[in-house]
Amino acid sequence: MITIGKASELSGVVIETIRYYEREGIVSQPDRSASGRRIYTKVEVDNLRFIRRCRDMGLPVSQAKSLLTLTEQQDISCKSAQDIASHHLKEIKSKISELQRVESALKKLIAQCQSESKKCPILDELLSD
Amino acid sequence: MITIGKASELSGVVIETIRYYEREGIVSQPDRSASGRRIYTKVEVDNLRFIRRCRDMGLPVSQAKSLLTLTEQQDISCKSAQDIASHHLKEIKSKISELQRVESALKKLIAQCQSESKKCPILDELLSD
DNA sequence: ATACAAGCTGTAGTGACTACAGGTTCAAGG
DNA sequence: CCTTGAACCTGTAGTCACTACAGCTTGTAT
Repeated sequence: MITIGKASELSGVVIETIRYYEREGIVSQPDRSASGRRIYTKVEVDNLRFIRRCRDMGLPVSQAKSLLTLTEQQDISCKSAQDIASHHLKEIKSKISELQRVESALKKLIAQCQSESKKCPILDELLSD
Repeated sequence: MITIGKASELSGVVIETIRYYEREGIVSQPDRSASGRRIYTKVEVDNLRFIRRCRDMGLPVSQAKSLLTLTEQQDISCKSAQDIASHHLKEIKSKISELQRVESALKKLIAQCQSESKKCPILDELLSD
């Protein structure tokens, strides 16, 4: 019998987050015991793990849900999943480039700042018109 | 006379965001005209630009504010600014590494997905135990 | 029986915005 | 002067993805 605590452990998703995902319809509601406790199936735990993996990769929850829906279709095509993954890969690459620009700018700023100067080049540059 | 719209234009910070920064105490409140409209000085516009630049670099608002406070000190030391910048540089580097890991994982997933297969390797891997 | 852990729902908060609603003031044009 | 539309105001609520209670019930171990 898989209670929510166990599902959390097995899937890696925080209990509160599991409830949130159910509330938002990201995953389906599990059956309940007579006392109202959630009882998860193995598939439901797998689904939670799926969402977590998508989130770990930086996919928005809405897209993670879309991908999960694809897994539930009998006659699934790889194409949709590939499209989503490829598009997201582009976004990751773009984000890496942006962060590399920030990295360069910070390195430059820090290099300018070599002494206990009264006039700080970092602050001056951020303030400049 | 610099109204909020002009301040927004000159600083690159959205009007609503300017109001938010003032509300949160990130920047000081400007003087007002007799009718209650905000009147910004050049320094106040510079400060807004400063915050925007920090935000663009990924610094949390609280840290941007700390840096701004440093600029307002008469006898400022470069050390604090350098500490903040160096620490943030580490975080940026860490974030880049993480994204590069995600990038590799996505590339691998996509490479597995080479046909209109009924069984999608991407989805399977995300679902695997 | 008792005590504590695990579970429940509902609500509110986080960080950094963002978007109204409903109102006032200003500036330009007729 | 009047009208109109833009710009401004405050207060509130919403976004995204959680996260943390409060106050209550149930289950388990001793």
